Amino acid sequence: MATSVLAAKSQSSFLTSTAQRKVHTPYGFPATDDCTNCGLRSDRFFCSLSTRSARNLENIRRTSSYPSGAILFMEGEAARGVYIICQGRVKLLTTNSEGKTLIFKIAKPGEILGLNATLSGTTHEITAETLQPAQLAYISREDFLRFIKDNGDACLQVAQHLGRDCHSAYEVIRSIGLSNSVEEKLARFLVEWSSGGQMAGGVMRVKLALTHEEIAQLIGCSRESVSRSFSEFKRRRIVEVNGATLLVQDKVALETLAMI
Amino acid sequence: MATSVLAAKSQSSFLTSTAQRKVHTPYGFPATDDCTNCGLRSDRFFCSLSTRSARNLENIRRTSSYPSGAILFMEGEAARGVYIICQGRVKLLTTNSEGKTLIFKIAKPGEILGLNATLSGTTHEITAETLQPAQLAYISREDFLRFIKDNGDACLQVAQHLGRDCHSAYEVIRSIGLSNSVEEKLARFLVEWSSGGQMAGGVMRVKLALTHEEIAQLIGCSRESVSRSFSEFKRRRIVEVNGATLLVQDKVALETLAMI
DNA sequence: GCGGCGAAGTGATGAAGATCACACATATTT
DNA sequence: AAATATGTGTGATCTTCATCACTTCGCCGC
Repeated sequence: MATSVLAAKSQSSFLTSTAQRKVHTPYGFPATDDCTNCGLRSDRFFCSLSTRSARNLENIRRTSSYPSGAILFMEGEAARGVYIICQGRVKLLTTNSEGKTLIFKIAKPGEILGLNATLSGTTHEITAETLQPAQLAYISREDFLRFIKDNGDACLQVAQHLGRDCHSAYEVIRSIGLSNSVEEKLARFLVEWSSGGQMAGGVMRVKLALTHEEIAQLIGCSRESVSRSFSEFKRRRIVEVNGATLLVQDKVALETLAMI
Repeated sequence: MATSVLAAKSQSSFLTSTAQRKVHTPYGFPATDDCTNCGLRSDRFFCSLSTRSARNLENIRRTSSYPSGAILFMEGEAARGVYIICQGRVKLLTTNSEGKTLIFKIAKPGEILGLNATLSGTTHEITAETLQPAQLAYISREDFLRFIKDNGDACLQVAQHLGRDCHSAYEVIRSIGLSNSVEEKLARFLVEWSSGGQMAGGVMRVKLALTHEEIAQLIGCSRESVSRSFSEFKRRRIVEVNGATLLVQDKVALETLAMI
């Protein structure tokens, strides 16, 4: 089985710091950051499974490490299996014939990738590329299909997961289809991204760790427009950016801009 | 159980003609048009079920008729259950605070509506409104959840269906997020819409039955832009419109415009 | 046949944002 | 430290569309 690991791009430097302690690793699944209560983090596929299903899954998964910028699968490729993110973030994107790309979402630990195509036996409709050095559990299509047929609760979890994928796709559509300006889209993105960040002294602090180019591809505009909108936000003391850290100084103003 | 039937708008006149013969109605599910081979029409939920599951589903569904323009459920409402389309078309849409609306898709017979919210127990993320007089089977959330727990094959069908929903959402994102012009989006829409139409004498003929306003909401532009692009296409002898009928005269040119 | 109404066509105008073209600023490599 | 990428900030244009403001069309009821 050849897992394509291509184009190891320049390494990012933010895979360290606080969120690194291992919290919950049943049956060898490595997991980082705040999975202190898996019952609440329903987007973590593995943690929502019954003990029996989890053990069965453990037997068919194979974990490997990937460098930053590795392509897990590409749009148009036949689905060989699914990937569960243990560590790191993965961007899910699509590209048109002119090379313009659009990022659907940044997938986080606990999420399954390639579920849809694997389930339906079609080609991947999206491309998955690691944003950071990542650790992923791979399960072949054959094994995975047998697994969900034999484990009723897993099938339901799969359905739930697909539902969430759907939901996030609808959010993207709303964002790029119904907003009136780049500032609105950027504000919306920042509100969404900073939800769950650290609040300190009236200022929200959160890791951004995305280039303007990537943000542009997430909200559907040009790189320059992101730069300009950021400049405007900074000028109006709504946000501040220090390296990979975003500081939301005026959450209310940001939400107003986002029309929330 | 109160099923909200609101705003019966002006009746459309195209629920007649050829596609009306009943072809395949197991256990009382009415179905129209070309469901001659349900094994191939995998988007028809009911037809893909096992005999046992189908019979069980039959016991919990309740079929009713709706006028054109009826709202089945609205964005933000708690999900009470799912609807399976037996006859007619239903538009799935979302609206922003200024009243600008965007149509995700036009659902056809065989599709399930409200699946995601019903499954996850959340509020509906979209609004469903009949485009024509329609016949729908309703299944309460309680019954539906019990049904898919007890019928393993149904659960898998549900997952498949959600996968298709996801897929179509991704298509919308690609269309409105990656295209460069209104003409491209309209061309793409027309190519998609006319796939499966009747070919006769080098000309594709298909029912359009949508206003320019609705098309605008489907491809994310203004009503006037749709009119203008249509005018341009007609001028260049690429398409022709006679009432609710679309004639694609130059499929190749249309596909070129659509960048396919 | 006439009035009314929703839908469709079309011109004029303005604004938003893409694109191009750089300068500058940080990283990374050697 | 020099060299080379890679990312960011900003001005100047240029296009595309949205928007406004009509007219015209087609259909339905009376």
